[in-house]
Amino acid sequence: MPRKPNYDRSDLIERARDLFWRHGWAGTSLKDLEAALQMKPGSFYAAFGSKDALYKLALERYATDGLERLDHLVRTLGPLKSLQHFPQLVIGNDNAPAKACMLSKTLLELQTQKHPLAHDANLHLLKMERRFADLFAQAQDSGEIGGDHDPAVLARRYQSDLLGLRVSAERDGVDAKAIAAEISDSLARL
Amino acid sequence: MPRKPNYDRSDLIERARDLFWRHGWAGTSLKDLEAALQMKPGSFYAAFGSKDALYKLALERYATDGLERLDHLVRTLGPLKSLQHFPQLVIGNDNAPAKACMLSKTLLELQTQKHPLAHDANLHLLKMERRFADLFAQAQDSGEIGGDHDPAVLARRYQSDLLGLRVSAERDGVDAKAIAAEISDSLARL
DNA sequence: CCCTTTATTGAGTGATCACTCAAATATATA
DNA sequence: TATATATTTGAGTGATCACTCAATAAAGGG
Repeated sequence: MPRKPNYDRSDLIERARDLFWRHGWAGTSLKDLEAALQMKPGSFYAAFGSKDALYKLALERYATDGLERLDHLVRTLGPLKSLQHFPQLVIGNDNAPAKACMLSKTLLELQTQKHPLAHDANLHLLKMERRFADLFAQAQDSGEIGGDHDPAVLARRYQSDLLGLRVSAERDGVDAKAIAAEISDSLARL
Repeated sequence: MPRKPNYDRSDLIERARDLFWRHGWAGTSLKDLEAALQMKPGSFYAAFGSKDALYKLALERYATDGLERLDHLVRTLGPLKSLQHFPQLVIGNDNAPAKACMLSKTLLELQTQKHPLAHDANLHLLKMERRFADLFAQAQDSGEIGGDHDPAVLARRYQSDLLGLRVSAERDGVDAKAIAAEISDSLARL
């Protein structure tokens, strides 16, 4: 009986993610979203409920994609080489809406006002950090790196380095690839 | 003949800096500024011209203060020890409006829309990086660190690490002091 | 075909945005 | 004290904000 929506929900979330990623939460207006998603206000609110609800979906999509890209790397390169190559990967995509991490952009924009979306960003960052820790632990088990480091400590520092790299990659005139190479090198010395 | 303003301009810029630093460019409204500066719209625009113009002044104040805090450190600790202690210093101030760097917050919020204020933030970051490079060069001259590194490369990486540290310091449940200590330690190994 | 159910439309909501300006007020000099 | 010059006031500007809702359109089951 019912009528089907004439859009691909997953595709809409992806387009919304790119808008939010690029322009931020406050910097993306409903008008911007309506234009990018080709939806009138009524359809938009029927489909997603609110701007915040869509942002939350966009964040989840962003985080899931990031984890998947890392996992894909691991399947072909193994744990240590993946961690070494990941920095180049995240700043290398010239088609991405921004060099900086969407989770960190969300955090910096909304954490000081205790916005629920900042909490979501925190959780996604933590999940990513735990995945890094897993990979460091695997690299230790296989003897690729020394066993005298706490994987959680390595992951926390690696995550911090990645966030710094991606902020640096937004700067004018900074050779982010060189920084990525340095991060990669420091892992080889473990 | 003329009437004098009944406010301290420098104090107003400082209060505006704290608001902008904490809530960002889009997150700070004229109403917020009017409340914090105790100014009616007319006085505000007579004094500063526009929200953007005041933000620019706030950025300059932020950058100048950062350089001065570093210089003060150098006068008492010398170049290397200052670079080692600076990370702890920047995340240690619990009274600050935010842990993250205002320049990086500005960059992430406004760089993608090529806003002039993002360009200002870029310049301030570059000035800071050059100061770091000077200090690394001084540390080399005095033999505190080995001479086989390019000071500019060290400074670029150090700046990136600092930015990552300060994003990490905004996160929930992350021991930023530990990351700062690791950054400090890595300088000792040069 | 009809009917039920859902999706789409788009004008319109009150609130807030950055900002303006004419009038009132205060100050220092003549 | 009178006057020139500046500051302060605060109601008001049009634009845009996120969002609503009654009307219309479309799709599947009978």
